[in-house]
Order: sequence, then C-alpha cells, then structure tokens
Amino acid sequence: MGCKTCEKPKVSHRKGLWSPDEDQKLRDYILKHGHGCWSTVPAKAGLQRNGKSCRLRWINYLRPGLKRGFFSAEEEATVIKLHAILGNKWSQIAMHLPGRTDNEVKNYWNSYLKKKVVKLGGSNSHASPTKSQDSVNQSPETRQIPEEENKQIPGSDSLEPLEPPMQSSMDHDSFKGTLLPPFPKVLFADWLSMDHPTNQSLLNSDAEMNCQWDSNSNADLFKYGSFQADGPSSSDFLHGFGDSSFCGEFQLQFEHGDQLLGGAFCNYLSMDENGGSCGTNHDAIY
DNA sequence: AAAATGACCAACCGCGCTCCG
DNA sequence: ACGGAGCGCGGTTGGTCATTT
Repeated sequence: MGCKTCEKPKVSHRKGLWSPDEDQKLRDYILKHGHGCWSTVPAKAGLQRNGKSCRLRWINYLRPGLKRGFFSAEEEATVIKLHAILGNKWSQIAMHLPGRTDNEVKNYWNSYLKKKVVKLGGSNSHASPTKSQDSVNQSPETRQIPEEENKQIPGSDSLEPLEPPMQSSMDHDSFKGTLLPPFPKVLFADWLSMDHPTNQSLLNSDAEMNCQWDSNSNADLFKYGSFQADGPSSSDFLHGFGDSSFCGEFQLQFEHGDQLLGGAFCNYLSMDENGGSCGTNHDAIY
C-alpha cells in the first residue's frame, strides 16, 4: 500500500519500552489526525520510532476500547475453544474477544491457558499444528504446574473456568493470591459517556461488568475526555478509527452485553466515513 | 537479606500478503 | 507483469517483578 506522502526520514529509531511522553505524543497525534500512513506517523508526531512500532503501540496499548484486564471466564473459554479450532491464529481469536488484542490473547495463552490446557490433558491442543503448541508438549521448557497452582484449579479436569476473574469478582492476580491492580479500567464507551453525559442512558448496568480494575494507561484516557469538545472536528478525530476491528470490537462488545450501543457507536465513529468506515481501507486518508 | 529462579508481558523481528506505480 | 512499500500476523526475545531457596 504505497502512500504518496510517505517520506523516509533518516532517523535512528528508538527501541524498547515506551515512555509516557512518547505515549502522549502518539496518542495526541492519532486522536487528532488519525494514523493515516504509519510510516509517517513517527515523524509527524515527533517520535523517534519507526511506524511499525507506533502501530503496535497504538493497537496493543493506546487504542481506546482495550480492556486490558484479566480475562473473564467467558473470554477464557472462548480462547480455549477457538484455539482448539483455529490454532495460533491469534488475530482471528482476538476478533471474537472485543477489546482484546492478538498480542494480549497470545500472551495470555502462552503464560496461562497453555498450561491449563496441558494440565487438562491436552485435549484441546490437538487441533493446533503449530510449533508453539508442539513446544507445549515436547520442549524442555514445558513446566509442570506447581502443586500450589494445581490446588488453585478446582475442577481441573474439565474446561470449566479456573474460577476467574471478572464474573467471580476475582481477577487473575487475586486468583493467584496477589494484589489487585489499583485503578478501574475504563472502556471507551464508558469514557465516552463520561464526556457525553447524554449518552449515559445508552449504557446499562452491564457496563459495570466491564469496569475492571486495571493499572495501565487506559486511565489516561480520562485526559482526553475533552478532546472532542474543544479538539478537532469529528472528521479529524475519526481518521484512522475506521478500522474494522475497532468498530467490530465495540459492536461485539455491546452486542455481548445485550446493548444496542454497538451500532450507534460505530455509526458515531464512522459518521463521516461512510463507505470507508469500519472497513479496511484506513490508509486512504491523506 | 541476597541470590536464583520463575512468570508475565511489552516490544521486536521476520515473513507473507496486498496495493500501487 | 513486476518490483517496491507498507501492513498485518505470528513467533520470539528481553526486561521487570514476584516468588522461592
């Protein structure tokens, strides 16, 4: 996808963890202009990163609507089920988990679910032909689940959830006996409603279920509660948000909660992008 | 209390695909 | 039709924090 305006800045790209300042710059830029051509984003946003890194950071961490909490029993079951069907098709699995990224699903699988499935006898692992899955069964890195963990897995011979997180009012950490993260997680819809009190009626009590505790920077999104009001036009704001997965996530998210907001929300997001919104051609911006 | 080990997760890397000129 | 550029995806790595010895 060539981009006419793409230039090739000869800058040495920074690597490693993102600083809050970098996050701020990237978020500011994308909320204001959309990402457009990723390769130009770093230069325009004043970042010494490559476009790929910016894209990843946005998708996996900064994008509004990310849940970033512990997986609910439902989500966990979905991951296990879909992984059995799809294998390591993380992006496809993530499509069914509104607010989750492929990277998050992948990490969750590798750090937690994989062990669980193995412990359960690998009955769900047969469908995955991947090297990763093989390593679960064969590699020396395969770890035995500690007895302590085993004790914490009631009903571990079924696919019943390991008593997880949200629905049980227990997140993964507390499940593991550690501390709760300190801050409430705010979904984009919740955040939107804060900025638009008139939308509040659109959120029913199910929204509470989505208000997990999370320590990450989604809380920062509060800062942007005003960007729509005194910031750029909706047109500017929506550049780059016409992403199918983005809309799809919200759509799914609220459909799951028997809410009608999903469509309305996507309409809202795509109000000036008819034809291109919620579609895949988010590059045709500049 | 300090060192060793384990677990988690953010980020990087490389490959394949698609689009455009 | 072909080559280059950009994007998306999956695998892997490396840093950090927690737990154990």
